[in-house]
Amino acid sequence: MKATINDVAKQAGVSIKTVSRVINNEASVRQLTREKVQRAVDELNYQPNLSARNLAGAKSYSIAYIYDNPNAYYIIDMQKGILSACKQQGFELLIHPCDSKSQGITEEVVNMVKQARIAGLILTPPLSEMPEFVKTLVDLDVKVVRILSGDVAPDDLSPCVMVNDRDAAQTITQHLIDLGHKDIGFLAGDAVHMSTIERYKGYRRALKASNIEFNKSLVIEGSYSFDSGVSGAKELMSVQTANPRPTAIFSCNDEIAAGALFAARLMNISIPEQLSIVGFENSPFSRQTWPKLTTADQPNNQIAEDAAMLLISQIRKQKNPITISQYVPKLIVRDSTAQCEKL
Amino acid sequence: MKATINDVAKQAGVSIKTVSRVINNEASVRQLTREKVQRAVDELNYQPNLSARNLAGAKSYSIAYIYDNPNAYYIIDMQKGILSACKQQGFELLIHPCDSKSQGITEEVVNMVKQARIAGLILTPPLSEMPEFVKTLVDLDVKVVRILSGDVAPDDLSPCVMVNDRDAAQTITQHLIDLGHKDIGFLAGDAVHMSTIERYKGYRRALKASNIEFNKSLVIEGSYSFDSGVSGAKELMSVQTANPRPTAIFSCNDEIAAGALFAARLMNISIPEQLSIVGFENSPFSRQTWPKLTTADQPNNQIAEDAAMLLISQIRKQKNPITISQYVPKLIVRDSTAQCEKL
DNA sequence: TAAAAAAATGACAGCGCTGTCAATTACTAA
DNA sequence: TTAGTAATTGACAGCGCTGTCATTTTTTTA
Repeated sequence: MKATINDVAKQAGVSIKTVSRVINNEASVRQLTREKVQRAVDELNYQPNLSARNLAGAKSYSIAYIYDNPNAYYIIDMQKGILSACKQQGFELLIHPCDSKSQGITEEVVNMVKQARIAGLILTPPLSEMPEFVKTLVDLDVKVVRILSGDVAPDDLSPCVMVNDRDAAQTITQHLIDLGHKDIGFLAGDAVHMSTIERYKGYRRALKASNIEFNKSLVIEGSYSFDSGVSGAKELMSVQTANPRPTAIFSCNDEIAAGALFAARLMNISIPEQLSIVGFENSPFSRQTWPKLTTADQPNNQIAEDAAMLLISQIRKQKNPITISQYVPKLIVRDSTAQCEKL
Repeated sequence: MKATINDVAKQAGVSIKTVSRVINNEASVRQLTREKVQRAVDELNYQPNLSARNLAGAKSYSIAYIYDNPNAYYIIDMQKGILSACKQQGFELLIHPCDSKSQGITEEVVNMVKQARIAGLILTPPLSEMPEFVKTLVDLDVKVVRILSGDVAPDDLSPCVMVNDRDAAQTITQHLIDLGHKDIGFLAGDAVHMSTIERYKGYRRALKASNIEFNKSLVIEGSYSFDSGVSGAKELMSVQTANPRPTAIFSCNDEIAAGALFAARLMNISIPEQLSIVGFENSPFSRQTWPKLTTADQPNNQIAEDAAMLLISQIRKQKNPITISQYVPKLIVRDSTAQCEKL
């Protein structure tokens, strides 16, 4: 049978309240007592019952990960990272896929939070980029941690984990420039996404840093999809529209890049000889294209764990330190980029 | 504030026990009383507190999805389906990624089940294909539902949802045969996976049904990976080894097929003109290859929901009906297959 | 119509924990 | 040493629900 707090108390020769104090790391317990209890906890392999805790206390030990993102790899990575923080900290994770564009999304989440007595939420784009949604939640006294694209938090509503897409995009673009490319196309993701904006800024900054004149006709609006990559690349590579014809393409994610690869294939353009293409994300299928994609990798697992830890520590202490944590995706060079052959 | 069972009882003018009976759908409540209570429940938008239920009752309202599968798309789909059943039935879902090959996996899961008072588990391959693991769990009186490849359950340990890969593989192979292919290579997944075995059987059956002689040199052992697809296809297409050189390749999943595509590209074999390739799974990237893959699609969402419902109904009644549910993946024809050009 | 049986309902304890507040102990200063 | 203060510790109620068992109401039977 599973050990309860009573068993531990008996074994340690103290009251259950003292055990409770020890396992919750409260002050006002003598070192000696603490050790005694800790020993009993270890011997009995005691783990507090989450249901009882949730029921008895004002506190909650559940956090939720709310997401709306078509990228399964990303979600799975996030989940794993969050889970690992939860396990360490004795929290429980609820997952909640949803549709960020639906009318009742705020209400849906608010309901869920009340329903399940959720202490905090982890939000990833696009949900983390919806200020009013976040504000409603924060006003309700739900702790929130957002994962966002950028280098500084947009507000002080919640702690954030920032992913510096801008610097990463600059690095990738620089990689292209180092290879001798000057006419670099840009295939944008959804314009409303911060990540698109940030990656665009990085691209511009790299051009500027190398004194390459920016050419607006090389920037194609689109969305984070394969099809968008196909049509965008077609537009970029057809002689009549873009001028000059780019020798390299920066795609806002791997999916777009895969689409660009597809288009190149259609148009009989060989990669990377006639055209270099880079992606962004390092999703598994960036290794399964022909040729394999040069891309930027971000440590999603770690980002997620970091976010969860931030959330839990925020839940623990009442105060609300607007902590920020920053990551910069790293360039991974594979086979879709090569020296520019144009003179 | 959230309504509790007390509020409902007061509103309906009955005792809390009667409310409890109604929400648990127990017998021995008069129709009239039941309606009265139901009305109060609706008016107050009452939802029972899971923590309290878990704490008070012998029953548990948590199920867990344990998985070890590199395929993120699959996992996400499963989660979504299970979640939808849980929501309907007032259950809670815990997710638990794990490593099926680790020594302590059984103990880890047993621990978790006891820890979190989990009523039931949903298992997908490869975990669902580990008989001893499943047996240990079932002996512990944990309800289990397995999702398996095949048409009949291998034993009566638990209800199963069967995915008939064999019939699907036969259909796909038949598609190739209908296109005039006779020399059809087979790129296997991990030999220990039931799905590989079943797909292989379907392949053989289709050949037999069309009186095409089976040629062992066209079957390449491998694993469910891109690299395995690359090397397998190379072996199949290099003149010296395989004889005759196949005009079509059946890949055990999309990832292998993507690898085969990659190899074809390396060897300057054009798809589908010189070689038809089919995948299996209909994972999103089967739409992002060049050319897009002909494959088999399975309704994972529905399979998962079905499995969760099966599990929950099993938890509800004490008896253990070894129900079986069957699905057959459907052929999706895209651009990687074409008429055989060889005379 | 009354007694017996069956069905419906309720009172109350208790699941394992935390919060409150009172009691005890250790420590300080005079 | 001794009151006075601070640091520890414990007793106990109660979170929202279910299980047990007693009580009340309804139905059946003689």
